Amino acid sequence: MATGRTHRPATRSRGIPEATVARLPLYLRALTALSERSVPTVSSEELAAAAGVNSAKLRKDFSYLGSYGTRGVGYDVEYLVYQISRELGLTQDWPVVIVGIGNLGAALANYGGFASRGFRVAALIDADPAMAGKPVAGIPVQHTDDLEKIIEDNGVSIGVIATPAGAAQQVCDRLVGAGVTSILNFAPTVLSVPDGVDVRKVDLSIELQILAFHEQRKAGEEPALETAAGDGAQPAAASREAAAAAAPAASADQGPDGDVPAVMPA
Amino acid sequence: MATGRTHRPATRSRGIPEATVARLPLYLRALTALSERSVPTVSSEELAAAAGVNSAKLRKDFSYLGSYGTRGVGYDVEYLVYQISRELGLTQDWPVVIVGIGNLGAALANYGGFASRGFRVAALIDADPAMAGKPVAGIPVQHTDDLEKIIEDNGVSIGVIATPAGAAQQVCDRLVGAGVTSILNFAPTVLSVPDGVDVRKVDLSIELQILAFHEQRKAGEEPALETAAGDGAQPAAASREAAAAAAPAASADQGPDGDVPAVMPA
DNA sequence: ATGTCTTTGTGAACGCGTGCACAAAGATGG
DNA sequence: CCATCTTTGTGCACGCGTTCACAAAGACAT
Repeated sequence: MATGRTHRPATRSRGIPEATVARLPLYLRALTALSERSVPTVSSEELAAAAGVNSAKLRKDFSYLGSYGTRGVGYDVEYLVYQISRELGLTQDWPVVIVGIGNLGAALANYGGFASRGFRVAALIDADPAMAGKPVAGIPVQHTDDLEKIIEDNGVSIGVIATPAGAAQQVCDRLVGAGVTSILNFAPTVLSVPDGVDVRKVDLSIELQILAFHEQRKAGEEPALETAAGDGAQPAAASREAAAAAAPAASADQGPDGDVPAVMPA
Repeated sequence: MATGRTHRPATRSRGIPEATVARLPLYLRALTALSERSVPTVSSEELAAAAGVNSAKLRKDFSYLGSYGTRGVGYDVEYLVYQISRELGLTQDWPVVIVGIGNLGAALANYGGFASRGFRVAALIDADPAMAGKPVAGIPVQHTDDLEKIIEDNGVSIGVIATPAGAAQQVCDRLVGAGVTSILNFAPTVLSVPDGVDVRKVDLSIELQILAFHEQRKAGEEPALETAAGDGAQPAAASREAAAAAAPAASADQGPDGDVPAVMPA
């Protein structure tokens, strides 16, 4: 759902469906909250409500992990927290590098949710020499030149790309070349990676556009202000030119920053 | 997939599948890039490669929109850009408010991808009185007290929440109360919203955890360092206690900031 | 020990999304 | 005007994910 490569063998890793894996962190968060309130056990119904999912789905998800849980009682919170953490690989420490320390990169560096879940920001990397040495979130920024050495020295296998779109593929290649096998990409680009490397993408602009689509539908169909161009299905040359002439004025390519990413290039 | 409410009627809005809607922005981005290079037409094969998807999938996606495209030739880039933009509702201007101007909120405010795609940051809102009036990305931050008035005055229907987790639900309620019907949530919480309100969630921590899962699998199964606790399926009381005793020391609740969000509370 | 009551775990049905493979459509050249 | 060639649009099959509904399992009271 968020891969860079065209074909992915539907990575059903070990019998645990991908959709289930994506929900485990959700359950873990809800369970952690319960744990902090010293709640000993939860029923699937309660936990599902807290996680915002269907209870049957939750039970089936857990069934892939094993038969934890006691009929008539529910699930032991602490035990389940441990099992999910272990399944997700959160019982070990994952050093992470963030490349591109603009606004977004800095926000990520300051993100508390990383450290509290087994992730550790091992290094911050930026291409701007002026940023080198400057501390962000208590960690000094290092220059891109040292990227490979940083990766290897720290045994980093997870990289976060928060650079402008133009630099993302190049950074990605260097990360992969240095041994990184999992990438979280915030740059609005499709990354090409060799097999065996996982890419997940977070695209703010896309999320907003999806919301806009539903918003437009909610607003109803009657406010069809632009009745000019082809709403039908006749792609005649005439209507095309009309559309092409009418569209750009609206919002398409109004500036040279068509694909500027979430961070300042630095 | 990213809703806050438990039950959603699988919002297949108008015959256009949700999965297709989620890919339209991807196609739009690729098409915009082609448009800037003044490429007149593309084949489904080329465009699919640029967007990182299967060409058959792309053709089927477009078939939901109508029969744009010419057999033997391909798709007219400008025409398609317009059609997709219109379908996504990007031909109109969407005023957006961002609530919670911490690191992440500031990054979002500076995000160029918004303005270039029909979105306009109408206002920045923060609960910290000290931030009021201070300009971020050229826009003065306003105080939460005026939230309702800001929403109504600007006719805002899309809100972005970048506050700490603790404040998210409250902010959400006020946004919805003021008329917002689409929310992009960056706070690590499950939001409860009434029917008719769309919520999409972006959770950095969850993405990383999913990567960690696959990373752990790639590393193989042999490094099973913790051979102590239940790998089998016998949830006996004894093994539970052992697990519960061993786990918390690892990484679960090591601090009181279990769910700190992506921004400083301000 | 037995019965009742709660909650899990899962078999089975259904619907959505994906990808193949091909016929229809149109462009292009002779 | 006809033949050929490219590329679209889609019927079809398959697999994954979701949900229902219920039997099995265990807690708890008597």
